[in-house]
Amino acid sequence: MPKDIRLDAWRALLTAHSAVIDVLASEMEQETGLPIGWYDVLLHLHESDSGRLRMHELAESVLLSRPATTRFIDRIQQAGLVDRVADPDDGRGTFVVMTAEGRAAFARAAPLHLAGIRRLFTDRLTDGEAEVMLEALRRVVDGVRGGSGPDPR
Amino acid sequence: MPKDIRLDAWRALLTAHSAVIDVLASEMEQETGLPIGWYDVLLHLHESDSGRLRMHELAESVLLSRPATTRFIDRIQQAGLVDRVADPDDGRGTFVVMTAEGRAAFARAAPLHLAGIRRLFTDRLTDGEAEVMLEALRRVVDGVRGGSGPDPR
DNA sequence: TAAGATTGAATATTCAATCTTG
DNA sequence: CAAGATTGAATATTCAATCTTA
Repeated sequence: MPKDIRLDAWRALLTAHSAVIDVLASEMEQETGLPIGWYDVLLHLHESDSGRLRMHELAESVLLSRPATTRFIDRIQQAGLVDRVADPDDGRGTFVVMTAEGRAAFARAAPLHLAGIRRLFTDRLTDGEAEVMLEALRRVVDGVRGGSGPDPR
Repeated sequence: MPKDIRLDAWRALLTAHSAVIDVLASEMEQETGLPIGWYDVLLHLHESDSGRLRMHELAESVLLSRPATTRFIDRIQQAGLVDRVADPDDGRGTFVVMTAEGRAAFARAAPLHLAGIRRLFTDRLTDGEAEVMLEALRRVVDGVRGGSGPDPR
């Protein structure tokens, strides 16, 4: 019986995360020409209810500072995949939205990306394992955000 | 029964990873003044059998390109935490080793870091959950490495 | 005054090229 | 010529300061 199997689980999470992400990123770049970060922006826009996100929301989603996000979006806009739209209700705010070209690029890339996740990750798990992982990891996230969530079991 | 619980597990892994890492990084910086990347270098050196690592091994561990690693180590060396040592057996190679000051910094930081992992992650898991996660994630990593994925970097 | 977004200056990272040794 | 490490030039990211609007 290993001494600290829970710490081993943490390290396995780190290893699996970087191993899978690395491959997904290079496949995305290789097969669609889209940097994974650009895809990530399109994905978040796609999943937002209104199809648009504020600059600072996007910054949080893509894990960049606000200035970096401003310039990141500059480049993606230059490439024609997104546009900036002023918020009519708040003169300070700027929305980012996908262009038709952006939606097309996303539609091309998404199936590839999902296939990668399936091949590298989900196909290796049983439903039971996934259920256990999901519940445990949700507890972890709730704990981090809430400061101190429920203890296990 | 959710339709794609295994995909949900993947997304939970992404979320948990970034949530926990974020807090660990800012706690490390806050409480020890050590950037998390520096700690990571010291950790890998600490865990290596011979107490030393080649430049390119370190590059792989810390997920940076080789040139970036060269400059990264420049800064940590400047700060006095590591040294460069020529490989006696291969004139092209350079080893990185911890200085006494580096070992002291690591000794101060490690307990804090481990406490953070425990509080944010391992304390939220049961041993049973950890065991399931560990086994499943190892299978994922083995699949990525052994599978048909291209080599990263 | 504060919040949202941007800009300027300093620092870091990357790709390509170079230097040295095997 | 190939492998390990480093350097130069271009690009990206950060922190602090600025500008605009609430």
